[in-house]
Amino acid sequence: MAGARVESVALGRPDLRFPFPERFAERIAGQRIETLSRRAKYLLAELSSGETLLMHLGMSGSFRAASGIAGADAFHHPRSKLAAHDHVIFDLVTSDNEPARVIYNDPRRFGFMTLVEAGGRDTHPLLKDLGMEPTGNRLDGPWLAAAFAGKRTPLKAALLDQRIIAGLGNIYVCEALNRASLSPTREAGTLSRRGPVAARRAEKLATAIREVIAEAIQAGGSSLRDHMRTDGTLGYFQHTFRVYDREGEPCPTPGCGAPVTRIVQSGRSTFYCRHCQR
DNA sequence: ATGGTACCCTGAGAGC
DNA sequence: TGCTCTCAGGGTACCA
Repeated sequence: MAGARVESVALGRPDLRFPFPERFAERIAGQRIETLSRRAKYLLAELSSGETLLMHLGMSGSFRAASGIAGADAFHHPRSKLAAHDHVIFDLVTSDNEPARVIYNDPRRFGFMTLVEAGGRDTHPLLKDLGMEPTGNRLDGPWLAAAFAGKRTPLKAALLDQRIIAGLGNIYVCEALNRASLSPTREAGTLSRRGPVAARRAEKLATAIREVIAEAIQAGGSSLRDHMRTDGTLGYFQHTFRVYDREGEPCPTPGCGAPVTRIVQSGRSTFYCRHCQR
């Protein structure tokens, strides 16, 4: 989509999780997509009009794309054909002057799209309170310790809090905690105690978070059920899950092997090893 | 302030 | 085969 001109936008219904904003399609049609980026779990497409198209996939949203197909054939390509729960269709002309179609599909409609006015990125309610990105070296032990200082909430809940770290979901929190040998029920603030033990714990968790995210991206994401990449293929990170959705299976930590436990924390499943995660 | 819970919605899978 | 029940990558509103 980057560099493409949007020819038209078609909506299959008036809302996803929220209603589309006023004149949604008209405000995008005719615009060029200047840049594509990501913040936390939001996708951002900056338009030549100055507005930004803000998108979230929720739990079940996916994009699929048909491009690089000569001439009018693009719109007859099998991947261009509409299917159940296709809610938004972008018809584009790419920077190489090729027609292309990008389709947003979302069975549960927990995803959404909206438009952010020019210059409104820092003040938009959905974006302004987001915390640290989990990629890159800025998320290190000392930063994590400072961020969790005084927090009595369980580590699991603290890691899912998008105001602290922005972009971790249920799977990657479970995986990072297992790698760091930390219990999801531990008080977050205990990583901020003075002394070398807490400092090492915080550093290990920060490293585990960065590694899990990097490896998942490398593997093309985690495909549960029908989740897919834009070319229709599945990511394969789920094959490397150590604890997520593995209740009763042996913990893969070397020398451990205790069965993985499932508990519920703030309404979501947590998978972890009671034996080696402390 | 920070739980925990219900809810938005559809589909998949298990059990009967 | 078909029914009912449970659960699911997220986030927010509301309660105690």
